[in-house]
Amino acid sequence: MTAATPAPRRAGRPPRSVLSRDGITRAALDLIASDGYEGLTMSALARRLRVAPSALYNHAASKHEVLSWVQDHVMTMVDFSAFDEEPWDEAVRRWAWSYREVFARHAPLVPVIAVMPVTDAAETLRMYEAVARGFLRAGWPEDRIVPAIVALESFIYGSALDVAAPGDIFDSGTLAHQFPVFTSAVRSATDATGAEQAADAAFRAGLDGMIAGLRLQLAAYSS
Amino acid sequence: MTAATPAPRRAGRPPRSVLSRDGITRAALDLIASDGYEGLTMSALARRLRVAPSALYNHAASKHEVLSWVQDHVMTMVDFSAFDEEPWDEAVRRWAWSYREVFARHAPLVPVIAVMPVTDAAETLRMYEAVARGFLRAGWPEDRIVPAIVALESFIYGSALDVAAPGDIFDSGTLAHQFPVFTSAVRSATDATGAEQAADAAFRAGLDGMIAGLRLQLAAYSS
DNA sequence: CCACAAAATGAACGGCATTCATTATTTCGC
DNA sequence: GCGAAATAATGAATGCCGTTCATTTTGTGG
Repeated sequence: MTAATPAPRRAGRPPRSVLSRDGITRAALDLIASDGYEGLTMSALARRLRVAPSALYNHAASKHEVLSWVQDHVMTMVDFSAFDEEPWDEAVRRWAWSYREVFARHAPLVPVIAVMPVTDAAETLRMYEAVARGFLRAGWPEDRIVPAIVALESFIYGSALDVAAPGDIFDSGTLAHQFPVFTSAVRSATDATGAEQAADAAFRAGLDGMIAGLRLQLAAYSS
Repeated sequence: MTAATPAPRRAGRPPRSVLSRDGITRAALDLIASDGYEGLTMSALARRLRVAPSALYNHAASKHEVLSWVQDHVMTMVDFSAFDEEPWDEAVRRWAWSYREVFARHAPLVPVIAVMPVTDAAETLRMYEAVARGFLRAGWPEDRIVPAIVALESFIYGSALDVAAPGDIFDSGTLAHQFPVFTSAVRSATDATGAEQAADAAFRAGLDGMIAGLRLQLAAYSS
C-alpha cells in the first residue's frame, strides 16, 4: 500500500492534458463554495487541480478570465423559465427574484459582470435571448427592450450587493439625535419587518414598483 | 539656495503631527482624481503625504477605513437640495441623477458602500435625513420610507456600475446567429440612441418607471 | 523523422497591505 | 517640574498575490 502519493509529475508536457477550461471552472466553483471568493487565488486553484500555478496560464490569460468563466456558469443557475409559461409581469418577477438570489451568493462577481462583454458568454446570451423573447411577446417595442432589461438588471445587481449588508447597516450610532427623522424611519421599518428581511422588503418594494412603472410605459407605447 | 529638499524627517515623533484624517482623505481623493482607484495604494498615499507607509497605520486601522472616509466625503457631492424645493417626483429624479453621476465616477466605491454601516459617516447621514424628510412630507408611511430609499439606492448603485461598461458590451460576436431576437433588440436600441448614451437611456427608463411605480404604492397606502 | 506547438514544472519578480522594533516628541498624573 | 506613558514618526521585514520566464517533456503535422 504505497500508492497513496501518485508520484509528483515531472516537468514537461504530460501524456494527456491535465487542465481544461471546464475543469478549471469547476474547481474554481468548488473553491468558492468552500472558501468564498477571498479564497479564490491562483495558487489555491492550482493546488486543488494538483498543478503548479503557472500551468493555469497555458489556458487562461489571467485570473480575470477565469472569473469570466465562473460568471458565465453562474448564469445557468438563474431561472428564466417563467417567460415561457407566465404573463409578462409574473415572468419578470420570478426571473428577477431568482437572478438576485443567485448573485447575492456571488456578490463579488457583480462589479465584474456589470462591465464584462457578453461576447463568447454563451450561457449569458441564452438567458438574454429568452428574456428578450418574453418582452417581445408581451408587446414591447423592439428598441425599448434592451433599456428595460438593463434597468431591471441594474436594480438586481444593486440589490444583490444589498443582501450582503449587515442588518444594522443603518444604525446611526452616537449621531442618531442629529438625524431624528431618518433614525425614526429606520426604527419603524425594522419594527415592521425583521432586520434580516430588510433586504427582501426593499427588493419587493422596488421590483413591484419598477414592474408597475414599466407596464405603464408599455401601455403608453401601445396607445 | 539649498532649501530645495527640506531635510528628510528623522525617526521619532515629529514636533507637530503631520497626518490627520482630513489630510489623508484629501490626499486619497487627489490620488484617485489623478491616477484612479487602481492608483490608490497605501504606498502612493504615503508618498503623496511625504511620509512612510507605516505612518498611515497610526491613524487608519486599514486601507478599508481610508476608503470609508473617502466614501463619506464623496457623499457630499451628491445634490439632494431638490427635496427642499420640488414636489416628491421631481426631487427624487434630481437626487437620483446626481447620485448616479457621482458614483459612476467612483464606481469602485459601490461594492464598499453598499455594505458599509453608516455609523460615524456624518455626511452620508445628512443626506439620508434630508431624503427621509422629503418622503415624509410627501405623505409616505414611516415604515415604508427606508425600503423605498434602499430600493432606489440599489438601482442607482447598479446603474453607476453600468456607466463604466463598454458601449459594445452586448455585442454577441460569433454567436449572434444563435440568439436572433436579442441581437436584433440590441441593434435597434443602439440605432435609436447612440451606444454611448445606452446607459443614460436605461437609467431614464428604469428611474421613471420606479418613480411611477412607487407613486402608485404611495397612492395605495393613502386610500 | 523532424521541427514546432502545446503543456507542464519551478524559480523568480514586483507590488501589495500590513506588522514590528526603534526613536523621538508631547502630554498627563503626581 | 519630572517621570511615565501615550503618540507618531521611521525603516526593515513579512507573507501573499498575480504573473512571467527559462526549461523540460510530449504530442502532432508536413
